Amino acid sequence: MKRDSRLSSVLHALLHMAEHDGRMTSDALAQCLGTNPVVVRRTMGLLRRQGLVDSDRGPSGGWRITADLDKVTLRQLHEALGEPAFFAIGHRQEAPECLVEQAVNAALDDAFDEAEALLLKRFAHVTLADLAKDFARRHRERKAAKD
Amino acid sequence: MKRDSRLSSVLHALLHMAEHDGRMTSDALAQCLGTNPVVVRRTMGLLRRQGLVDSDRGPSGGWRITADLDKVTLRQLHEALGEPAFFAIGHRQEAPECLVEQAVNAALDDAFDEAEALLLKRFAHVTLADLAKDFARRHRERKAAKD
DNA sequence: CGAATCGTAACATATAAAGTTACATGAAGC
DNA sequence: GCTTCATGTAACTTTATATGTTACGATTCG
Repeated sequence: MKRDSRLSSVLHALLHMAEHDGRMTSDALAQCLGTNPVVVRRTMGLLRRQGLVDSDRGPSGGWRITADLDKVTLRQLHEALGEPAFFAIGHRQEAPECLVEQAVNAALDDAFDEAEALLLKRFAHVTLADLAKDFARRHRERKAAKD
Repeated sequence: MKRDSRLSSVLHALLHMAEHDGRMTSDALAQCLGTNPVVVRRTMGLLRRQGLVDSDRGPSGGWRITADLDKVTLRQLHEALGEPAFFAIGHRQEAPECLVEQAVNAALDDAFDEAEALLLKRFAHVTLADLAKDFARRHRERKAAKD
């Protein structure tokens, strides 16, 4: 299965926007991400629906973060993207008649539900500001290594 | 991404084999799973390499569990299948130059690595015998409900 | 008005899981 | 030995889904 990298993408985009004064165009973001401006608009559009960013058209248009970096969590972004499935491993059949398969599903669900709960909990505690801070630290370190 | 359901499949197949005296053919297993005998052979072949099952050709041939149900864990089966990726969510780029993307990857890896460790730990504690027991319980309950 | 920019539908491509076909190989029984 | 039943496996097809691309309309700025 091809993995969904939209969460990674929007984080990347949002951090670039946070480091950047004024609006950034879909084209500029697409270059940062190594992708296509239409893909950027499509994905950022989902964040706009949640009021996390806004966009303007025309010259001097583009995208801007409207939410507080301290308030936006990975979990919110995951939700904004429509809560895509975390797991690449699943059942053969969702609601099987066969008792054997029911037992199998129950065992796998136990494990995956617990892992999902852990992920959601962690996601709820990581903010964009945390990532921005980590980026700044990496930036200082790279600069120090050069000197 | 289409989800990998082979773990679910082999569990289903192994439990049916455990409930069944003698060997089961790929055809019979394929019917239990609602799939194709070639798919069964392909997947069971991976378990054979780990010595969990064996197969015989010819009339009276088929598949048989050789391992102790108490000893075989979900983790072993996951390994036998080649340790397919657990997660349907991933990075855009594996080893990015961009510090922003590095910060993003680090944050996501933290969360996903922890979730993966949890899953592996749980998988190591669940045996085929546990699932067989759960199946037997469901079987009793369904019977009781009928009376 | 013209250029820049987003919005979005429609279509194309890429990747991976699962299914299918075909045929070779080996074992059992007559 | 011949036939039948079974696995072993390569090659191909189908399906699902994420991502990329093209095209064009709508909006805004100067």
